[in-house]
Amino acid sequence: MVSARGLDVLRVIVQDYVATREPVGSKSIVERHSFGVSAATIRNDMVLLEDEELITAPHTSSGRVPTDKGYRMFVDQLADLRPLTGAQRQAIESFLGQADDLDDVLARSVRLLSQLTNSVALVQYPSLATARVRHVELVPLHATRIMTVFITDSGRVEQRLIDVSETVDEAFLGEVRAKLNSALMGQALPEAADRLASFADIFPVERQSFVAQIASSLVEQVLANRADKLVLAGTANLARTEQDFTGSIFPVLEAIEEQVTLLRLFGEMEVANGSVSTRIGRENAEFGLEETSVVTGGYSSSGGGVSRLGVLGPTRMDYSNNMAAVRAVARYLSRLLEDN
Amino acid sequence: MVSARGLDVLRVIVQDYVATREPVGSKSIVERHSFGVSAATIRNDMVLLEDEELITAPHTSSGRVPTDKGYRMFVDQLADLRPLTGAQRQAIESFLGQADDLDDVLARSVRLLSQLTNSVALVQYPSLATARVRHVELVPLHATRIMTVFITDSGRVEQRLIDVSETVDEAFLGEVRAKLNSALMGQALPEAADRLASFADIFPVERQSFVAQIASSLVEQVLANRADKLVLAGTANLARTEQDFTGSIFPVLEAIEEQVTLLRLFGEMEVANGSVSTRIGRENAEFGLEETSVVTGGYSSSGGGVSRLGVLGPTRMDYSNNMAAVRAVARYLSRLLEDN
DNA sequence: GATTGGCAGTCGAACGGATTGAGTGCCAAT
DNA sequence: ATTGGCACTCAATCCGTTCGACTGCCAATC
Repeated sequence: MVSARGLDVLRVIVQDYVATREPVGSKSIVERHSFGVSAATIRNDMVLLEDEELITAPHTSSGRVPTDKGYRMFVDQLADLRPLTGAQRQAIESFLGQADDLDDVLARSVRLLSQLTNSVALVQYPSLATARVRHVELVPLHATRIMTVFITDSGRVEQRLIDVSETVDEAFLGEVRAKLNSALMGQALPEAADRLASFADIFPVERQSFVAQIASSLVEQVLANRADKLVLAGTANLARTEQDFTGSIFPVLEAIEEQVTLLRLFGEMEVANGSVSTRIGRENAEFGLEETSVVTGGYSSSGGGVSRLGVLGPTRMDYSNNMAAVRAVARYLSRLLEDN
Repeated sequence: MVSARGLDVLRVIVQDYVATREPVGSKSIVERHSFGVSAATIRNDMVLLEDEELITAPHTSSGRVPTDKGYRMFVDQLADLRPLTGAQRQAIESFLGQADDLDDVLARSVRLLSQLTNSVALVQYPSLATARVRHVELVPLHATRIMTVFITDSGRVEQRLIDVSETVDEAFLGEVRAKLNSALMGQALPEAADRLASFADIFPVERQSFVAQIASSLVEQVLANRADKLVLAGTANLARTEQDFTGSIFPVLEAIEEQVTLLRLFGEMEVANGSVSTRIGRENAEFGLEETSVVTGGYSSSGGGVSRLGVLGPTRMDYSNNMAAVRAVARYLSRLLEDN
């Protein structure tokens, strides 16, 4: 149905509309691009594109605008993932290179990504699901209060407070610490939880209740922290593209604050390491984000798991640029975190 | 100049304008409130208020709107800090009560505060400036990589990676850990930094370079982390009050993302523990926030330092409610964190 | 001296009609 | 398949009118 030139027309409609935020008409197409045919011919092509529901006219006498389906076609077949400019690459290098710990790396990544894309950027913390236990630390704080610190090989550190029912014996706590570490070191988290369940058994009966309190709290900690954390940046960019949303940007901001929503969204997008995937407009309807698109990529960390990062913005976004930026940052991040 | 009734008029103008977002006229005042005088009399009072620049008329034939100065007067003299409702108190109790660690307490506080006020809420992490060292942990990760974990008595945990120039000897690392802890335990952070400067001296010469690497990294960590962290929530509420800003909310969102700005702003507001203070409209001009007001309160944590929390919203905000909410959450937070 | 009712004047908001212009759809010709 | 021409549609814009809320002022009154 739709000719090769028809697809070219779709491409420039997407590009021009993204650039100008204005419905694009047949005349402006022949002016701005050299198709070598007249406006009337373009119009004929546009009728076909409209039949396929790839573009639509906001009102009778107006230019065309891509539909969600049109964007989808553009992303799948027409977008050229233009490589980043040298300046951009250098920005990534120099900006991420200075980071010192995991928090810092992720904070810098997300800011960078939001700057490169003028959108809201999201970075998920390295997944704990496949992480392994590196170290467990028990720190006595008060007579009956202990802080447990939990370190994974993905570089993540989690702490928690426990109130125990009896006075802490520091020497004995040292023994528990040593045994905990030898039991858990190198275990994946689900296995670690298993081992913790029966951990108290190896201690003398009179100590078991004390140890069990520590162990059960650690189990909770291990399991609870599977819920992944998210950092975000560039929320202000939403306000700049406000006109792209029919109503207010309020529901969008709301959905963004609800990190659980975003994590579910991330979870539904499959991302081979190094590639990017995209969700467009109403494809996100279940999350209350029917007017936004999300570009997601995966990065891997030393734990071996793949976590996600991406950008979120109005459906009318610069997909080429954003996909390239997400891919570049994801790759750089993988390189940085796999070294650990 | 301005009579007692004049101040009452100012109060209802502030209240009605905050409630309706519409300039309030003399007639609607006599309708909605029982002043026992006619509209003409109110008009006379309003002329005086306008002479004092406490209110202003957006255009000739329209009701009056409070000026920044009017809000200031309202906050300083007219606002009644209505205590929270029972339901609200209970919400605080039950919502904050479930928290398990410091991160969680602060995350819950800030969400709660944003819900109570329908504004952007900010909570500063307990200040490290007056915190004391509770524990230092050294964790060997690879042959030449160590993770340092740094725990303060305010419940804060910071980690960092160090690459060292020689292979790590675990037994020796244990010795360093023990000596570090006995040297630093209970020290305030500046003193801890001092002690670290000469810490390597107590080791045999051939070990000193190794220990010095650890010590100097720890010093950096101690000093760098003085820069305080902020958590925030309720950004979406800004979008809801968009009409209160002359242009777009973009610059406001931008300023909010720039946490350094907010920390400076917090820093300039003095807050006795348990009281609240307010900055209104153009008083925040230096931060690019001339159309917003900030209500701040202080809370204290076991470290003994006072940190801040607060809400930020359009100048047209419900000061009575917001001040009460900030105070309530600050008090509750103090109670919760002083226990540790 | 404070308060009041009355009244003219002002100005934004809302409404309606006319005009403009970008863009389409269709058709007959190439 | 492509093109030029042409009638048609419809949002956006401008302009004039009306409507209504409110003020400011003044003379009368308590």
